[in-house]
Amino acid sequence: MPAARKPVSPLETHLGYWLRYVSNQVSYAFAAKVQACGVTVAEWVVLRELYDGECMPSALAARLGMTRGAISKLAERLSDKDLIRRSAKDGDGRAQTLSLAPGGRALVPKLAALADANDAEFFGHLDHTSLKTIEAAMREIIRRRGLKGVPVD
Amino acid sequence: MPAARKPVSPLETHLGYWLRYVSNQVSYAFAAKVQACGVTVAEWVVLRELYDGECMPSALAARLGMTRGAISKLAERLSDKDLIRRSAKDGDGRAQTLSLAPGGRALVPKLAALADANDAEFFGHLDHTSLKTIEAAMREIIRRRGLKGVPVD
DNA sequence: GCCATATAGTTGACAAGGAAACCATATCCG
DNA sequence: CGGATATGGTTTCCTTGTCAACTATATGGC
Repeated sequence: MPAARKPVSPLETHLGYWLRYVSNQVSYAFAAKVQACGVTVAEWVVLRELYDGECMPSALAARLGMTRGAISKLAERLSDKDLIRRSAKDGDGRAQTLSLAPGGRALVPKLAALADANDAEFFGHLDHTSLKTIEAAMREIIRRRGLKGVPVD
Repeated sequence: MPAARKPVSPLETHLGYWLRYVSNQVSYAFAAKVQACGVTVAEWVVLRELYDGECMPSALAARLGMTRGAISKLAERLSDKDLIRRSAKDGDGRAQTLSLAPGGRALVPKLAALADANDAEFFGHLDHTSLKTIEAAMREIIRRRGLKGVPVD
């Protein structure tokens, strides 16, 4: 990947550069779409994750590759918007359980549709093989680096 | 891309999700590497860009897909660290020119080496076809959406 | 039982970037 | 020439996320 001949490789020789650039664009465009629903991209991710079942904040952090601090603030915001519930877990005085509130549950399908649209907008024109190649590469990269490598906090 | 059968598509069906995840990891890891040199990822990008020649802040913003405000702050920080120079452009009382200071110029090759290493660490194991496919896809996406689409500010 | 340690969640300081308002200078055109 | 408009840069506010310190509860070894 480093341009072997150049003593100082340009930005464009690094795949990380392209990834960051495109990823930012995709997230940015998606943010604009979901804004109408009153949520952010990060909030969508949490909501979608909770849609499949309630979850402890720390587990969520691990799964999403974020710090507990970030999840804590995110949960606070979502709770303020009445999209999720925070309940104390009985049997463990420290832990809590996050679950969707009715409003949040109702929102998820809408947001999912927007996510589909956004993904189609950016990647829809790519041929199937490219798509599969890219997805496989991303999965492989994550797998290689200790599965869902979280910032250690 | 949207999972046709599922009423509510999971996060993992969106390529944007994977991209964001991996991109964050890559940037995060790179940030840790360059920290030893006292700069951030955004600062590296600016330094590398100026390495090829001086440049107006607004031109830089356009090329990097950032707002002028962001560049302004970045330039301020880099100037404080004595890595770049800000000089008034003669002939136009508004404009200025950013250029590398000796310290900054000396730093770029080191940072480039770190960027190479980081890229290799994440993408080095992918086969050549995958790499090319991914890079081509990213370029194509950027091309499709009005070349270097900048947030309008 | 009790102290050491690990784990859950929170909080405050900080970095980064977008949005929009703002100031100064240039340019265009009547 | 002179006012409208465009352009370059800065600044303020806001959001988001990390880090590190902190509190509180659990657990393990002795």
